[in-house]
Amino acid sequence: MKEFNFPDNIKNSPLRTVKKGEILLRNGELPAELYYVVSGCLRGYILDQKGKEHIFIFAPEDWIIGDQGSLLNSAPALFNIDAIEDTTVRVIRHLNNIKLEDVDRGSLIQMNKKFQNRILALQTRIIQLLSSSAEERYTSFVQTYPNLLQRVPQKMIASYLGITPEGLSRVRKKIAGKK
Amino acid sequence: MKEFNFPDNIKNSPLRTVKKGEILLRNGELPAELYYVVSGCLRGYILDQKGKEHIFIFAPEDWIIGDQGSLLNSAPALFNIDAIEDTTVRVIRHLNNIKLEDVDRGSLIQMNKKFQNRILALQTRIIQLLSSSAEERYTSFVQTYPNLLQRVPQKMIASYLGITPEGLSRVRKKIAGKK
DNA sequence: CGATTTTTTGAATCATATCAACGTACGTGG
DNA sequence: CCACGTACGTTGATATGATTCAAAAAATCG
Repeated sequence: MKEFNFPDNIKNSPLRTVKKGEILLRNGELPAELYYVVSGCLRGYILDQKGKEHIFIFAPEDWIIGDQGSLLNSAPALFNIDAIEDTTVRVIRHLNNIKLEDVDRGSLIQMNKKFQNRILALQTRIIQLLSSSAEERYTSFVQTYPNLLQRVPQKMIASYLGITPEGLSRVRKKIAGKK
Repeated sequence: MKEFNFPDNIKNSPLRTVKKGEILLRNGELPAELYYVVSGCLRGYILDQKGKEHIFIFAPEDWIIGDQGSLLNSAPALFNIDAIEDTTVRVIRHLNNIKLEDVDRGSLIQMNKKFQNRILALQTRIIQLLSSSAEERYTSFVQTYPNLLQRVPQKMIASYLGITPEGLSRVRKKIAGKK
């Protein structure tokens, strides 16, 4: 059997605990690891020219986060990852550090599937950003991630949705009035 | 050698010519093929509830387009593909119709890389939609796809950028004034 | 608890959409 | 190859959704 087996590798990866607010990956660094979230929640975000945060992904339990964009080639990370809650992750040695010959076919297929799902999710998000109002995006978020709603501060949800905290507050007020 | 080899497979795939306006994939159909664009240009888009088109990808020369989201599992297409120009494509038999065992490791690695690049592009686009004004998105588009600018009707670029044709017209006017 | 952060609310403003009208370009059939 | 019809791009007037700034209320943290 090949050295690196994707799903098995996760189960056997070392655990690490991360305090709320702790940064796991900084924009510009060479990413060396991926993180499988056992409990808690991480986020991926960038800072724009004006220093404003833009969250493009939440990673709660059972998600893998990391700069998959540079998974098989060495490139500096394009975004930051930190912990929204106290979090336990499994640290997956980055593929950069593994010879491709040592990755077995099953793992490659698994990764392909993971990538597909991510592509699907990202595409869906783009379409939503293109076609939906702030209110529609919020209600869709509520339906898709009902559990995150309780756990993630509103201002971060606002960031994820591409609106201001004030904007989200008003959207919520409006929706509450509808019921 | 395995039956299916990704890059070679493209070169050996049968050619098909597509007239401008011709539809290659319809939302809801089971996608059976991917398309490698030899010349011309395709687009991927969805229709929202109001029947409005939202283009989320252009596929000019040397792009592969298809419902990669359901590449390795059978699922109905979530979007439409049609031709913006008279186009020549190479038709790649969909992986659904190929036993995974027949896909060689090299192909899987190639596909992984393709997927990564797509993920990167999609992520970049999301961040841009979250953080940039219509004008910024347009100038970025001009820089990224200077050649598409000449070939794609303005209203389609507007759709891709998530603004109205009128909006794009005004943005262009404003930029022209700045020079 | 007190201090800090988050959320809410109000008022003014801005970016972009909408609707309608007009000119222009385009391709299609005669 | 021209003429017509349709699609495309522009412009103006108005409407709207969302932002910004400021301040107060509410929640959270140490």
